[in-house]
Amino acid sequence: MNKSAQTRKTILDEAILMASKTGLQALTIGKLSAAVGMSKSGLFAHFKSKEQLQLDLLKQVAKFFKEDVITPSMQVPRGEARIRVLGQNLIKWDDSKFMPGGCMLHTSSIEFDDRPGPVRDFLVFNQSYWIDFIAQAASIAMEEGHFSADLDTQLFAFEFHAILQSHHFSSHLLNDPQAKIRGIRMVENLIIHSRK
Amino acid sequence: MNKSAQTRKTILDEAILMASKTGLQALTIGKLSAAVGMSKSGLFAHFKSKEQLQLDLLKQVAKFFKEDVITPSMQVPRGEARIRVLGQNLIKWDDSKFMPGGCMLHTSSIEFDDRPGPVRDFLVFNQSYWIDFIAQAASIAMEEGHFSADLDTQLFAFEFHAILQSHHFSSHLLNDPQAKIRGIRMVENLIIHSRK
DNA sequence: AATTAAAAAGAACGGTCGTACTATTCAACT
DNA sequence: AGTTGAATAGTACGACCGTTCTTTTTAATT
Repeated sequence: MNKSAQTRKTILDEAILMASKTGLQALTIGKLSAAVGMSKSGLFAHFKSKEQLQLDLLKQVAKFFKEDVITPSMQVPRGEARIRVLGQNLIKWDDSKFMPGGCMLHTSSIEFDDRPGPVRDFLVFNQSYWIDFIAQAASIAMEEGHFSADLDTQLFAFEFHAILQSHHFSSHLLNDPQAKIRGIRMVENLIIHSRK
Repeated sequence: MNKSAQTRKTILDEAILMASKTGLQALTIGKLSAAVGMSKSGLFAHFKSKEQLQLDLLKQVAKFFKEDVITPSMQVPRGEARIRVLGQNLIKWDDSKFMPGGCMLHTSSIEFDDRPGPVRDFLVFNQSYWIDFIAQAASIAMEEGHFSADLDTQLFAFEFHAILQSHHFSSHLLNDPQAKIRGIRMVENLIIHSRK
């Protein structure tokens, strides 16, 4: 790995750590450079603009999301079991230590949902892909005969995604120790109601 | 109404308009004062600090929420009907024209859930009250015999609240024209699954 | 109408922001 | 090992931030 790629990674890791707590807008180049122990201009040169830093940060998070949530689910048997594991990994994901403030794809989506620009565009693309992925997983569960033949897979996807949002709410705003258990139960409820 | 209270209202209305799109942190006194056509210091004098402005803003939103969502539901028959109306009003609320960026109690909750201080404290208090209120409404529906006797009303409350979050996601990030319909269907699904 | 208190404006503050430009240090390749 | 290009640091910029203090204007009360 290049020296450049190396420090880039250091910067992004720290940036994710900070921005997950404060939001993408509140992440400043000054504070970030101080946190990683380098100069403002030195750090800036890696990204050319703050917007690019925000984009690169989100792309890194999305990559981790693929590795931690999406990819592992493909090694689980198709159908209901895969849905269940997706739900469990999703809740683990929102509690990842490298994002102390919770899933940044979620928090940034709300932060930027009324701010047109490349950051919002990326989030729309990424979250749309995620919704479609869940709908597809539900569709597979239908094929396998686990889920009802007349299940609305799109609606399922949004209800599934809502579980992450609810968990984030319980876990990060309310600091509710039952957040995780409740999340798991929501997944289980959704699965039960989707059966034939 | 005082001159003071009058301009205060003008300021807060405009502040809600702006902050619902950009977030509470990005709301600046400079831009706000320009928008309402008065000087920075003149506006500042009304609130004494930016944090107080944020608090007053959220309290105003919470007041509107009570007027638009909570109070009207009390004029609807106890039980399932009331739950249904709560859901419908909640979705209307997230599409209110005076908050173009959607429900600020929701967006601010995510913005501040890892930022200790009075703003976060207020949001925790307010959202906890809201969750309890829904759980109470579900409990009433149990008493009326509409909902199953072994319903977990707390879980119900979080699932109900998740519908607002999902609607916000569909409506504001994805610009999905089906957001409202899907929200209504989620409410209906939740009601059906809560019956005996 | 005169007085008084409140509201708004004006100007200035130290700080931080994102970004540009130039200089220096360091890593990679011949 | 020497050269060269990339990585980092240094400095400065105008813009805006929240806040303070002083002055002027306006509203409320006598």
